Amino acid sequence: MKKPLYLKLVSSLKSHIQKNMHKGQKLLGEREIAERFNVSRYTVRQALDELEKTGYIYKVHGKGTFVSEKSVPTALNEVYSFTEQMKSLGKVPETNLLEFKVFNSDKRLSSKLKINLGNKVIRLKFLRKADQVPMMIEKTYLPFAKFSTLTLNDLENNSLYSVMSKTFHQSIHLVSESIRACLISNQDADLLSVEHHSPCLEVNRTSYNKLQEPIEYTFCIARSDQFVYNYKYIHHDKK
Amino acid sequence: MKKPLYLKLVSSLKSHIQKNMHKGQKLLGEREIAERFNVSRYTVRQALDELEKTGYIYKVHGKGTFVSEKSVPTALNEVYSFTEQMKSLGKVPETNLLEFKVFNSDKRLSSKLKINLGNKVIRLKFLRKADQVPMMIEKTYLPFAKFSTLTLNDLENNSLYSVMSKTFHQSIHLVSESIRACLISNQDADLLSVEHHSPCLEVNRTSYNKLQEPIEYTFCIARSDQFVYNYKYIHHDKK
DNA sequence: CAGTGGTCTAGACCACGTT
DNA sequence: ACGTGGTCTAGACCACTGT
Repeated sequence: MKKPLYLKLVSSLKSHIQKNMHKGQKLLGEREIAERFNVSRYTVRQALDELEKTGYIYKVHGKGTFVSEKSVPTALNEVYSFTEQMKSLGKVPETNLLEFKVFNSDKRLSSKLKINLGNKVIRLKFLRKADQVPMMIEKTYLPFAKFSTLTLNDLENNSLYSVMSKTFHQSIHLVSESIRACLISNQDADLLSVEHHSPCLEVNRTSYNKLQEPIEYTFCIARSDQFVYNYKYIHHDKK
Repeated sequence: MKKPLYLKLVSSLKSHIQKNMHKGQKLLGEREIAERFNVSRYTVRQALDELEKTGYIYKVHGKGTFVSEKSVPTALNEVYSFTEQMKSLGKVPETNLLEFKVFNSDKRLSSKLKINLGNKVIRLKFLRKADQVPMMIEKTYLPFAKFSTLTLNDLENNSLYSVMSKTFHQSIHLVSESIRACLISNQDADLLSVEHHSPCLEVNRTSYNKLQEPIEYTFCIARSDQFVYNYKYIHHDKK
């Protein structure tokens, strides 16, 4: 266990809050928590900051620290996960890998992934379903140089993001997305079992690691009658 | 000047980076910055954390602190602002207030704003244009209790969010959005000058203050041929 | 006024990456 | 071995909220 002290505090506090406290209830003061756990106030503040960032608590200057609404902690500033979203909506998610191939990047992909034109990329195509209803088609492009040893087997029981971070040590730090509405192509309409010329949601996502290198470019088409894109984030005030 | 020390450091460093440094370049170490500015290392870390959160720099354990891509700093974990987005795309934004009225909440609104059924709400309707092309219709609902003295005049020269935060001390802390694609209604199509039955983007946003109280509910309809919803955020790792 | 979170200091040691 | 950022201590004072 190389876990820092404050993260242990985070775990302790989190489980204590979930078990014994309700929304709006006031926590002990920072000084008192520090004394109880026999750590410095700085460490307590780090733990509370972490809990605030993940949406479990909020602090008010001069008043104290309080438990958040229970609804808040889910998927806060997280990369969108179809699987997690569907689970939270009480649906059973399912993902089929339709394609796994390596090819040379064209102009568009090389600029998205900031690699040289012609450098190899891995292309993954997923069909995602919820309660057996097809919901979205996802095409993901990875720079081959960073994921050259990726195999089908890696993706068998793990999400792409966990493989990227655990096996290849490429964690997502920054995400840039753009979303638009358009009419679905006939081919995609057939895959998603919707009528031709239906409206659909188109999501473009580029993810960067901490060194600001693109590690993923994803293009999604989602059927509009079933699928809603949800997310939450903590607004970062400019001071 | 009640600005804390570390925020002054943020300003100094930010302007220094923008003037004299380029992406990927390494900054001085934390200890050296502390010495130069004659502050403690803790204060330097606070300033650097702030700059990392807003996307100007990134830190790597054992290596140092580096300047980010120039493209990154815009609109990071910020509430979506039509005006800012259009400006950054080189377009001239324009906002027309079409409606300003107070009425009693129905079931849907009272649940969205967590107020009692029948409590008063303010309804604002905006038409937003870019380069004189109508782009989206925005209907915003505010709980009357928190903004009872809001006047048309307040909105004349200021954005709604700045009025909410500066005049009414209601700053946005948490945002929850959902996005879907659908077909536009005939009425909205006429307002946006698009053909009937065009696809459109529908955005629902509820914003909360630090006390987790809803302070705004907004419903947007955007034309799909012109409008793309862009945003960026720092991914918050679960540890 | 007391109590809270927010800022700040001056130290210390640890974990990571490079030389 | 050295320099980096990450964690941590034990204090201090400030700013805000309530009584």
